[in-house]
Amino acid sequence: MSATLPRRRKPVRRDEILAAAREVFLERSFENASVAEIAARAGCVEGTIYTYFRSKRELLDSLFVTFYDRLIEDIEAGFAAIVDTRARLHYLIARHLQIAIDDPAFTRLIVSESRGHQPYFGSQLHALNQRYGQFLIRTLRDGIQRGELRGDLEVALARDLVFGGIEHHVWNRLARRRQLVATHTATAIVELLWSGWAAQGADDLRGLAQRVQRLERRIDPR
Amino acid sequence: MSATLPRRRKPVRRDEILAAAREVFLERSFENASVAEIAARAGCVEGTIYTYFRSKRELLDSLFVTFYDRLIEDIEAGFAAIVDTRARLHYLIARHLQIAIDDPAFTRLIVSESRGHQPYFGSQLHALNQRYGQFLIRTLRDGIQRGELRGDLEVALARDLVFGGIEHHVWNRLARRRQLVATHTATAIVELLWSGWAAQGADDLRGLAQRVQRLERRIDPR
Amino acid sequence: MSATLPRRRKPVRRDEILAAAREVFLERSFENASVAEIAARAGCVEGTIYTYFRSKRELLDSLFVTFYDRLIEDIEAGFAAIVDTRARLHYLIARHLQIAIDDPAFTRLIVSESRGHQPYFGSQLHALNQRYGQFLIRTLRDGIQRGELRGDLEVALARDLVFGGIEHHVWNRLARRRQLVATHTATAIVELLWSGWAAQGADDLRGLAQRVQRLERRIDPR
Amino acid sequence: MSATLPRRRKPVRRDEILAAAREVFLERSFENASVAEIAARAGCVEGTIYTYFRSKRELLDSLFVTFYDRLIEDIEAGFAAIVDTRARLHYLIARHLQIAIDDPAFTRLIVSESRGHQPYFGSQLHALNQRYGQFLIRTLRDGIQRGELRGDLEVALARDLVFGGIEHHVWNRLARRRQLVATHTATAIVELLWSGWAAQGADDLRGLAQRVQRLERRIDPR
DNA sequence: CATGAATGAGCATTCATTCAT
DNA sequence: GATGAATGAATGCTCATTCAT
Repeated sequence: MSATLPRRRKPVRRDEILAAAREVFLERSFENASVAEIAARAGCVEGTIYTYFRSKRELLDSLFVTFYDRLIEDIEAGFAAIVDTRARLHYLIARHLQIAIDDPAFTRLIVSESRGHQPYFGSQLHALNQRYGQFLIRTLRDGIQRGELRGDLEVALARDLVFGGIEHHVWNRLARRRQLVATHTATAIVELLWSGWAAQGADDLRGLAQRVQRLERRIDPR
Repeated sequence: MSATLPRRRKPVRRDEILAAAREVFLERSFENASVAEIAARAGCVEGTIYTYFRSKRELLDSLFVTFYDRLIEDIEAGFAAIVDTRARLHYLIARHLQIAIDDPAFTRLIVSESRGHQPYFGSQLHALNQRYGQFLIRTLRDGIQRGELRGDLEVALARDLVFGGIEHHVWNRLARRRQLVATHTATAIVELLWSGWAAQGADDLRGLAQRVQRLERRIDPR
Repeated sequence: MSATLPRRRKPVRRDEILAAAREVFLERSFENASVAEIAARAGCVEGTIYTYFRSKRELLDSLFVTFYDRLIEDIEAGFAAIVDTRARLHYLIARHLQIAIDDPAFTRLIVSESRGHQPYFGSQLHALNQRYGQFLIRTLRDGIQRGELRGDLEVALARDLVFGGIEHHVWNRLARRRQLVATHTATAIVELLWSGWAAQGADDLRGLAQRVQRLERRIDPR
Repeated sequence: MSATLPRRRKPVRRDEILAAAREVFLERSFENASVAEIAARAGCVEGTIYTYFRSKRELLDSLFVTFYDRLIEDIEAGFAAIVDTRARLHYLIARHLQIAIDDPAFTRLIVSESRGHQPYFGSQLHALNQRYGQFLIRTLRDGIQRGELRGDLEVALARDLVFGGIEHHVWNRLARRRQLVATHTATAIVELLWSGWAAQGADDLRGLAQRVQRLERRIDPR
């Protein structure tokens, strides 16, 4: 009735299927992707996919895990070597930009799956996002503790400005086919944010100017 | 067999269908919404929907148009009365937050449909988003021209930081069922961004010294 | 893309689908029946079936309802006219045999769905079976009250003996392609059961013999 | 890559597989059981099962054979020691009830597979059922020959009343989670059937009068 | 002898859209 | 203008069985 063809290559097949799934999910979004198309591109039959993954969803989650595992490992290395808060910020922003630039479709997939209609909190993806977000959170908390950042900085708000802003910006630029260099943009973003975030040391001229401004506003709020 | 129901005038029917579609799209997302359910809630039959709208997609687009038309009209009024750049920023940010707070599902729908896999650029939704974004763009350009904002401020980047940041933040807060007050959050965001964006006339040491003197006199006029 | 063929005949279509479903369920059992085959025999497409019935299961339940409704209505007429307990028993047994003879496959379907792995209690089928069983239950209870049946007759056990016995017997006979006449068999069954069930009037010789036997057993249980 | 597991001797493996199959068939029914699950519980791989059994169906048949072989052997022992027809009936009925009480799921499996849609007559299961049924048939035939049972007793009908009735009753009681004691119920069933089945030598008025006299003397030997 | 990867037909169900009435 | 029955392809997923290793 049939001729079971190749044989014996579990890990290879698995990777072929993951690669095919990645392609299809990115092209069509998770909802619109069909297992049939994934199978076709992986060069196997639908049933085969289900011997490697329990469901279409698990296929997606495996993709996320692989992606974040690699990413987090990579960042950990670079991050450990940097101490200065501004430098850390620049590094994390540039790194995040780089991801979004290198693989914008994947970034879009992450966003749309987070915002999706399945419960996000408690999901695999949520856990991974959390872990990844810790780099920035830690940077901000450390910065506050060391006195490099304002004591009243709202860490969660700052984080959202960074991640949300980057996502929005990269998407806008790429959709318009404008060029985007991660390090340059990172520099611009840090520039745009830093003075609002930094603590106002007496020696810091810009900080001083801000303090004056704030006093003026309080006294004479025209 | 049954007497035809009292004929409704076209525009009423149309609005009923739109209202039903809005409900269903928000509850289920565009993909997961079914025309059958929309018809059921609109109190008509599937075929009827197709006499008013060419497709399910057109239904969605009509929703967007209505939403943005109302929104833009509303903002225009408030915006016209404000001149100061910082105040304008605060107003636009608070307004944008308010939308996201009032109707988070609709916001999510907009985001997921923009980032979706149908071509966005050139779409109805894109055009509407553009028009809406002009308020902020104009504010920033005016601010630069008037010398209130740094001459080298990258307007597009600044805009993306604001819109992306807000979207990300509101989603995060609401998903965790945290309270969110538009005006407070707007103040916090402006605070976080302003000093990095403002023109640095303020940096001038001599001017600063004078302003400090003035303040000292006011507070402690010995 | 298509040519929607006939038109406007809801009740006809419904009956066609039910008839086809009946055929297929009887031939293959519920589990093994496929909606595709039902559609094919009904001369429509799978989707059409779902505009008339919410699920394959609902199709089955509709069949049961129609069957029992007709049956109960029919029995009610005949039953009301009979008063004597023995005659009632004979009537109900003959009627039940007739069903099993006329439509053995349907009877088998009922049995296998009752004993099936879906929860039976609380199901549509259970309710229908209950209603139907009440004729026999009532007959037995009335018989006891009137003194025609032993006061200690276990009604539920007696009912199970009748229904279970008939089901088993008909199935056995038909499977061996033996002829089966409902009224004859009913007479034989009543004969086989009656003396064990009837009350022992003093004038009833057989009853007397039984009482003696019971006493003998009690006194000298060799 | 991995050392082959310690090879088990054929019969052990076979029994492990059968035990696993029994579990799964009872939990899920034959149709709904999957070979994969049987393999998992047997601690082997799907392919292995097919080296011991030609198909899923053969697995089921093997189960039946084992079950009936043991059962028939067991009954033969007890049955041989009983001569009295009423006592034999009681024994066989109680034994049958005990099976249904001890292992209702297995009984249900037998019933649903007999009534199933594969041809039953000529099947393995049919042959086993026949052999098992012979105990009752023999009891009835012997009873008639010895004059303990009516000469016109329809043996096949009587057998069906017993087996069908028991099956129906046990299922009803267990499904309602009512308690059921095999010997008590057996007594009740024999009571319900016996007088209709017994020979009517007892009807003879003269003999009856004598027996009554004898009883009277015993009870009240004035 | 045992493995386990691969098969591929099969499943119930959904749904945007059409079009004769 | 409105209807609503019909479509039919598509969906994710299951599973008994095979056979190269």
